[in-house]
Amino acid sequence: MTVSLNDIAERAGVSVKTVSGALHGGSARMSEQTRLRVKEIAEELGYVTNLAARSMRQGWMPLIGVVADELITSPFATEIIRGLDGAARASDMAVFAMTLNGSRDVGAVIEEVRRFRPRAIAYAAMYHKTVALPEAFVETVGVMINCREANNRVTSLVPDEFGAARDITSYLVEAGRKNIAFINLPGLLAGELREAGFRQAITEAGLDGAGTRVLPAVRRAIYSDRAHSLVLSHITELMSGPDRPDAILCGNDRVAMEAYAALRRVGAQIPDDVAVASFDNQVDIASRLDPPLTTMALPHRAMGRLAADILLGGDTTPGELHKLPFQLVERSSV
Amino acid sequence: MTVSLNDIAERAGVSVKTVSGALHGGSARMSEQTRLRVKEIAEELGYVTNLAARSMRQGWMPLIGVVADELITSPFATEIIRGLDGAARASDMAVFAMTLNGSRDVGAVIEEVRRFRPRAIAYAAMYHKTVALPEAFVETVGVMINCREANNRVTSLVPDEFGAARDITSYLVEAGRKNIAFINLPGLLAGELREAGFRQAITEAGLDGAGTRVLPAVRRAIYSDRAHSLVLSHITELMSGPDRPDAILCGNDRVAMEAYAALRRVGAQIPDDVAVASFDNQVDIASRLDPPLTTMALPHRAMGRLAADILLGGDTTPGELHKLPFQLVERSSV
DNA sequence: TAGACGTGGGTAATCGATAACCCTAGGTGA
DNA sequence: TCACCTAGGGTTATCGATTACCCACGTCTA
Repeated sequence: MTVSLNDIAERAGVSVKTVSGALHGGSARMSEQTRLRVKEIAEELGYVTNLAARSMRQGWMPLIGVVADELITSPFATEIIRGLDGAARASDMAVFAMTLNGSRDVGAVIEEVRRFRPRAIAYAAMYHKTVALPEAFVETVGVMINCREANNRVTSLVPDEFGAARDITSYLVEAGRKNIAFINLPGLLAGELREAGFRQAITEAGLDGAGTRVLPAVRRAIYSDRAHSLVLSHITELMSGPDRPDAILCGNDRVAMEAYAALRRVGAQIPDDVAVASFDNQVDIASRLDPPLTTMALPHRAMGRLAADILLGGDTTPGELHKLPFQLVERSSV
Repeated sequence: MTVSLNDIAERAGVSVKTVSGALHGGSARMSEQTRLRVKEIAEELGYVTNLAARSMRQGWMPLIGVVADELITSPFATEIIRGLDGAARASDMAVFAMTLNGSRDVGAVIEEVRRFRPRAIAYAAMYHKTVALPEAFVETVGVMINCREANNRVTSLVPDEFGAARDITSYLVEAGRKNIAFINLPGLLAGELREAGFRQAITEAGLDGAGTRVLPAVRRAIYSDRAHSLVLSHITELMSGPDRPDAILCGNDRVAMEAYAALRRVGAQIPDDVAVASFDNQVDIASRLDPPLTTMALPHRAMGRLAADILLGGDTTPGELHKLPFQLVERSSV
């Protein structure tokens, strides 16, 4: 069987309380000699703390539970976990993620996580969206990551889509571009907010008349690998029309990848004829496109880190909405 | 505080044992009436099983621990978790992953996981490799995923690199290609095995003399985003040399992405002038390249699933090496 | 009609770590 | 010399779920 404090106590000829103090309680009163002997024996016997037992007294396990939309799939989403994990480790906590793959019953999954008695629970979404958490769980979930709770009852961390779109657009303008087309992701909250930021930057630059356009990237509402892409046809049309854009802002790096292919077909040079910029910074893709893609990096890691801080520090007023800034990654497509 | 069986028992006017039986023990002897009443009260009070408490008697938590090389980063690696998770859920188990991000001390991380008393532990690697597990842990780790234990003491699940390379090469040959260059990943076990498979297929096809070449994709041993790529220079050279290949097999989809860019620069058409194929099936990339990339899909999900089956079923002789087949995903680059 | 058996349910020990509380011996100040 | 302090450590209740064991009926069977 597994080694318990009792076994160590017996072997060392002291009581369990002494063993417990020697191994875990840093401040327990005892001679350095005893402490060392106990530690040695523990090592020798291969003792491993039983967190389940400890949690019985403590009331919770050293876990941060994460209920994920459908998380683990995307390369960025994993960044959220990394951010959480890093911050959690500093408090000797582990991150325990559970995905509701298709399961429509959020409550059931939250309960599944609660069975493990985590110290705190976060809800994380794959795409930036609004989530209507069932009433019974607004108390249970401490932080919403990459999504906001419908009624602003839960502290929420989201990317600053508006600001990012405004900034990248201004960046294009500063690079001398005057006719910018935005191939946006339709049907997504992120898309709506970005469109607003885009339009504001355009207005601020006094470029309203200059043929600015916002077009959808796909036909189906949610952007997925199976949605039929409109990128090729849009770009073909844009580039053969009377009002050719000199910059294309894409909804994400995958859309940009398709845009590159489309621009190549119509013989346009990047960035000489047309600058391309986008959102995400999916490094695999962005750094390997030719030319490498300038893109706004999503603050996933930062959201994860902040989430852990809030959950463990716990000194925020519930309901706050934190908008985290994107980061411009300049490559050579602008 | 949280609701316990005791609270329910009190409210229902029965003993804890009855409550326990009603909620969990399917076969416990008791009237259907009592069972229903107890369930109702449990629901009403919002009871959530305390797995830590249960685990004290059971001896383990319903968890499969996964110690990951540096896993969570890659899009395929997450497939391993998904495979594990799916199979684990069927047994009402959860997957608990812990990454050794840079921490060189595998043992320490394994112990961290052991503190949670998982039912079984798997070790998963990001790249197919050989791992020398410290002696003390060969008993602890039940399955190695995407890697093999150095001394064959632990059951290991790995992709059949040799077979995959042989098959995709034969596929190229069958498509009429006679002069195939392989831009391989240097310094990796997968690369070595694939090279052997590649050579065997070439020999079998009687194409030994035909200018077959194996070239490294990068200068540094381990392929990462910072390693300096040799793909462009290789392809430029190959295509301008006297013995132009009519097919290029790439080490992975990211290499293929660079190969596409390089071929474009030298004006070669895919697949008319040169066919391109690779390994991984990183859908994001493979399906969006122009033309879409034909590639051998890694069996990550299958490895995860099999791992869970082995860990929970437990009827394999330790030390077995399972080689799982890749799956050919035909698109239009060949 | 006594013993056997089945049904519905109670009692209490148990798992491992923790912590509130208690004990002892030696030392100290008044 | 005595009440008191302190270092060092022991005892035991506790957390919540499970389970071995026991009890009180009612029903059958020999």
